[in-house]
Amino acid sequence: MITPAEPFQRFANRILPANLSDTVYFRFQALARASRLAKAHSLDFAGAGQQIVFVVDGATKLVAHASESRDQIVAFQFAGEVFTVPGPDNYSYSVSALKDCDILAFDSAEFLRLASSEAGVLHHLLENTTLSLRRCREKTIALGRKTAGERIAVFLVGMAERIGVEQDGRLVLELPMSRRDISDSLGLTIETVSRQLSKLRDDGVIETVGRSGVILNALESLRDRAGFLREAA
Amino acid sequence: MITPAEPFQRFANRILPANLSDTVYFRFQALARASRLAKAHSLDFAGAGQQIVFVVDGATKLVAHASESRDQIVAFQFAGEVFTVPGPDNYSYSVSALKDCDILAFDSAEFLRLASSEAGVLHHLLENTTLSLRRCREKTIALGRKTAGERIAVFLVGMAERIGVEQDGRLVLELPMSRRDISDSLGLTIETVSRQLSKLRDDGVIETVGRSGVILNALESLRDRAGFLREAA
DNA sequence: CGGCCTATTGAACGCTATCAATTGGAGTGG
DNA sequence: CCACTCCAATTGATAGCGTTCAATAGGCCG
Repeated sequence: MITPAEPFQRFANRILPANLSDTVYFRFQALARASRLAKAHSLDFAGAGQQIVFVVDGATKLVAHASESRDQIVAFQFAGEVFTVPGPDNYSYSVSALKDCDILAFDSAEFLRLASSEAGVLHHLLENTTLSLRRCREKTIALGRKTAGERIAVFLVGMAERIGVEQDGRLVLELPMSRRDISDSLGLTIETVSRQLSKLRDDGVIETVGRSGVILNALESLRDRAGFLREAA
Repeated sequence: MITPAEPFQRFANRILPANLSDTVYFRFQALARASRLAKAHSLDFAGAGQQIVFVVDGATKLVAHASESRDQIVAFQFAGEVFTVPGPDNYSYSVSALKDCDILAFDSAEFLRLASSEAGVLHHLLENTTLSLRRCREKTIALGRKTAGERIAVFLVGMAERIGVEQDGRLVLELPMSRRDISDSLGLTIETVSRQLSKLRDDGVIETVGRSGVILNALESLRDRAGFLREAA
């Protein structure tokens, strides 16, 4: 495996403190395992323990395999994000590319051993983990207490915040994931996802462009449909 | 508010490194807000930001309020556990006592400012947060891809690991939460929870003792019913 | 023992899954 | 550039699981 210099630099810029000594910097680099992951290909850490993964470029999904043909997408990740892949427990986890990706993976135990005296690194990691936890909890709420229509609205609003592009005053999404991915993320079937999107289109809330393009005409209406807590007072 | 000396000591034993200087120790103590929380009472952090909470004694639930009468329990906590309460976002969160509790709460921002150069503290916190994340992801899988029967089995197995007591070779649970709590945690209704428990009782997998006692006669059978990934070679 | 509230049990409805057929987008080769 | 192919996505019809509504039973506390 090649020494991943440039990808690692990107990782270091985001996660490692600027004042880190060269020695420690290179130790972290020595732990990094870089991979180029083509669209639809996946990284399987079965056998290995918990991993820390950095998405240098592209977009990924973290998939939990509950049983044959019953997958749950735990989270999506986009370029520049760091996340933790659990070691196998009651389920097995894998990371798949939604489009061609550059990935940096670290064995979590090794990484933490090296970082154990680097408060700056730990602090960044903690913030990232807390953000993941917050997102996971919001997903829990959606899966536990929301209808299909609400879940789709939540999904679109969330994607708008993360990868939405403003164009002519409207918010445009270029979704890297398929309908199957969306359904596996929201605990629904592709058919239900499709039906709900059609409904939103019929209601004029969104427009669809090809398979992956979505234009949000009425973000406020989407928020209303998401079943979020009303901002009282 | 009284200075919480003894509860804080318990927190320190678990989270703060042993070699912490007295100065820093007392600074952390100054941040701690202790409360005695009677059963069914709740701590509301509305207005405040993210919190870090330590359960000195008792058991709690972290509840997200999606809308009126639509609550989702995000996680249960037992004595000795630390967890993060999100600041309000799309939902509002509160912590409720399942039984009489002693609680220690910290404002997360203040806590992290103080801990930012204490690698040992950050490391503990990171490990706790990662564990919470793992549990939350497992819950996501359950809510997204499992039937009512499977969710109940997952719940019982999980509780067995956390608060199960071996007695005469059988695992005995004394559940501190009501059926409503269980249903709010699993994204079901109390009726469905009740029906599934009755089914397990009819099948001889569990026995119930009063409202809160559950005896697990066949943990293996429960595991099978939980829909976990088969340990394939 | 009596009252209250939680839990259980039953019947009917509704949302989403499932099964099945059709449409259409994107890539390929002529 | 267009026709062809393949597979994702859409749309329709039906079935099933869990919810909802309603009534009864039972644990727990005074």
